[in-house]
Amino acid sequence: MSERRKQFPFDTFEPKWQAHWEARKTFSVPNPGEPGFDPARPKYYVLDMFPYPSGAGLHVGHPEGYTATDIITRYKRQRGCNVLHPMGWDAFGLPAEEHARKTGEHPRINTENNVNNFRRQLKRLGFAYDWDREVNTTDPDYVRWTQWIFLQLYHSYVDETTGRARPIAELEARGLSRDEIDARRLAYVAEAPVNWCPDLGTVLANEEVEEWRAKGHAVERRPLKQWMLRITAYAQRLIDELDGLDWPEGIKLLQKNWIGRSEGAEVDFTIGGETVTVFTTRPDTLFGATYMVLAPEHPLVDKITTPEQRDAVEAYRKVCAAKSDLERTELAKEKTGVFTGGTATNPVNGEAIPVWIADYVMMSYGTGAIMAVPAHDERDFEFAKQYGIPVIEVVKAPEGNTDTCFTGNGIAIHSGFLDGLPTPEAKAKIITWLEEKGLGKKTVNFKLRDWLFSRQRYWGEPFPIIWKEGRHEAIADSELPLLAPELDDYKPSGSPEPILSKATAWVDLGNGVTRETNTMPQWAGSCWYYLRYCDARNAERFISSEAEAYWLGKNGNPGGVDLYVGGTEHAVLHLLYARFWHKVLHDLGHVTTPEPFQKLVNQGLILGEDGQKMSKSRGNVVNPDDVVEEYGADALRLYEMFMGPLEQVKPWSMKGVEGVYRFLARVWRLVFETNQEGEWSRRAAVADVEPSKATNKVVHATIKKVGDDIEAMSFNTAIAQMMVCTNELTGLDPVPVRSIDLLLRVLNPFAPHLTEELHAHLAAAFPDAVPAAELASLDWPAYDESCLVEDELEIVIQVNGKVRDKMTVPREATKEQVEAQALARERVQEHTAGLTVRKVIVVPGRLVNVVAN
RNA sequence: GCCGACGUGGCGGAAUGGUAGACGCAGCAGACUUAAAAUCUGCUUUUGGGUUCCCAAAGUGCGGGUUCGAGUCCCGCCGUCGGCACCA
Repeated sequence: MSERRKQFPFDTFEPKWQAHWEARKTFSVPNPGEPGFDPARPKYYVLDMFPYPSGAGLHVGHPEGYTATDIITRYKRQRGCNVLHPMGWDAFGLPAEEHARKTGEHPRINTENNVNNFRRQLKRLGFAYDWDREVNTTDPDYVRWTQWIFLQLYHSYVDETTGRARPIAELEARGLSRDEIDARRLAYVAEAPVNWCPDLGTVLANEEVEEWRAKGHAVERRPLKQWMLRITAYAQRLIDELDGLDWPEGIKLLQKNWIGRSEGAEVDFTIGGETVTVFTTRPDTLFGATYMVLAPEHPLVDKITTPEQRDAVEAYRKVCAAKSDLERTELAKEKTGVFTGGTATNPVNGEAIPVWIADYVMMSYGTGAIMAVPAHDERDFEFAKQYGIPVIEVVKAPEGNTDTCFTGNGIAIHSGFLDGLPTPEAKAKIITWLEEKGLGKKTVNFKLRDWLFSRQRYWGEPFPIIWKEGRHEAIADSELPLLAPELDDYKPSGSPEPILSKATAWVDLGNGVTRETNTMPQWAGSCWYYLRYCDARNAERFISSEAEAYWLGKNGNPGGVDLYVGGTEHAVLHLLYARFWHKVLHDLGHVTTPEPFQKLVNQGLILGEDGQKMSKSRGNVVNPDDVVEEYGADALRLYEMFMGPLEQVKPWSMKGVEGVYRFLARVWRLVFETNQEGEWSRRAAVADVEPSKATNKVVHATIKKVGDDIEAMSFNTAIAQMMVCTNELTGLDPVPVRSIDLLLRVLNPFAPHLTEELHAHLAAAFPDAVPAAELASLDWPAYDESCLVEDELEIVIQVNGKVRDKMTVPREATKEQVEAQALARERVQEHTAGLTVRKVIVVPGRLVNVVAN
């Protein structure tokens, strides 16, 4: 294919303009106080989710979102904004470490190579990034501030009365003990079960377990000391404060469901002399509780188990302990459990009910204990059937209910003082009753767990923490960044001990003082990179307050970044984690807004030509480098946008790329023609003539539609309109140079190289008609409303809703005139012959519908 | 199972409740050419009828409804994709 002659010389002018922008720093934007900063212009912050620079390089999914934000960037600049549009690298991660493990080479080297390749690929696409603000999460200068933010969390707690983070120093001033303080830090240490994979010599994140197990590696559960971040303290705010954000409703819902708020009550049961608290969302069904279940790990299990049951209970607990949460749910086709021998007393009626342990109850949610109401809970019902436990109906289902186990709202029955009450009232009444008797209270629970923040890897940020006499302690800010030591090799240690523990000289600080050897997860760097871009080279602070206030500051919205574009795969975790960090920084006075991202757009996945997900094994991966080679960067950009709506999943098509390539070639040929030798020269037809009314109409309609469509991020329809405009101009001779230039100006954000090149030629040839300045520095053109209005309008005439005729009427024709004219039409007469006209609907400027029967 | 998104030509897709199929791909025909490619012009939802162009009927996953008028709004299904999955 590459021997085929190029339809326009993109291979020479694309690199030329890229070099021009780079040399001139066209898209660098100064901060307040810096030379060239224009405070009169409004700010606009456009952010891409920064990539992990993998060894495979860019794939065509990357430029989808990047082109969309690039168009917005160039458009907003032309609209007079100071636009911040940066790029960087989420460069910590397991693949670089795996590579280091195999080669013995420091992961930094491989990471740097990959970053260089990604940067080269992105620059080839002509994106308007401010490369002066590039960040890399693995740079010591960046790591320093990631660690600093971690220490902010470490040195903070959440004040329960205000729900805000406060400095830990306040607790010290109040004289709390070290243990009490440590128990309240936002970053704390806990014993947590981890997924240890002996073959890989590493601990895996929950979401990685399945993948490696499928490849035949064993993954075990092991309790290990872990750093946790107290995100649960922000659960309610993370739900509530979604309200002010311009995010897709589906994504908000995803986050809400992930956080999983549920209202209910805690109720105290007694077992012998012990009190066991259960959590339930249906306290109104308390009279229907026929047994109780404790999680197998529940601390009271030992105490209440009778000697006869002890062996069975112990055996069951052992089986459960070996299973991960995943297995526990995955293998749960049938419910299992063991009777403990103990009985609990139902506080509401004094009845004794048996106490079981079962792994369908989890220690990590609620209180790790439930009251089981098999009549009104599917799981309890299933379990009760399995073990022959009685079912007592306490909620009368509405008429017509056929479920054997009714879980909806109804009327309370067999429930003493609750009888006759609808479910919501019954809930309220029983809660009041429980609270009065001191037997329970209203409670809210969240599914969200605290964030397990430590990894046992090398290629991540070390914790800025040392251990003294069994206690953790922060190192001083002045010692940051704390970098991981060089290792002789990056092979696993063979135990769940972090790899860094092999660096004994680094770990051992003498006098029994040692360094923390865990590292932070990849999420850490991506939690705050959007902040660093605002002030990427600041050596004194993670972001200056001036830069923060300007780029992320209040414009009446809670979110700082004006537009954030990225894939749905980050809909929950990344966005939740970043929001959490941002709120902590906000509480502590480091950032002005409560939310990081005001508007979020998720670009849809691009599939292979076969309609399948792109993957190496399927052999359907499209490499952007190849596309640029053959069709140019503008064609790739344009095709990515022309495929369909940005948010939609859509398959790649090389034929489609050729289509937009042909379109760009048509635009080129508006200005240039070629001779036998393949040399390009300006067409004689291009002239500074007055455009016709029809030409003006198309051109100005295009300016209007493209502007509107960019604002709505409906790029595919904007391109369609520019194709219409080009088709119109193609047929003209002479072709008005001013019209061509207007087309170039609206096409510029989409195809910046081609348009700059043509514009430069036209400006040189027609200095009186075409502005000399390059398009990147020209304002977005205004459209002339008067060009859009027609003197005559085409009106569709329907009879009984079916189109039967069309006519043209003067623009100023009245409804009555239009109606009369329509009724007089021959075709209307034919179709209403023998019928009586009952009604005539006239939609001004559009249609007439004659209703007759 | 629960939650969410989406179903329109051969394909990607367009359509403030007002001409369904813009624009592009693929296909067909013509022009240019010794020829091909490229380019340019035209046609292209289906079916039926007259035949350079027009007429009629059907048509936006399926079945109902609201409306003068529904791809669009409402109700009930079916299908595809994504997320969650014993969270009491």
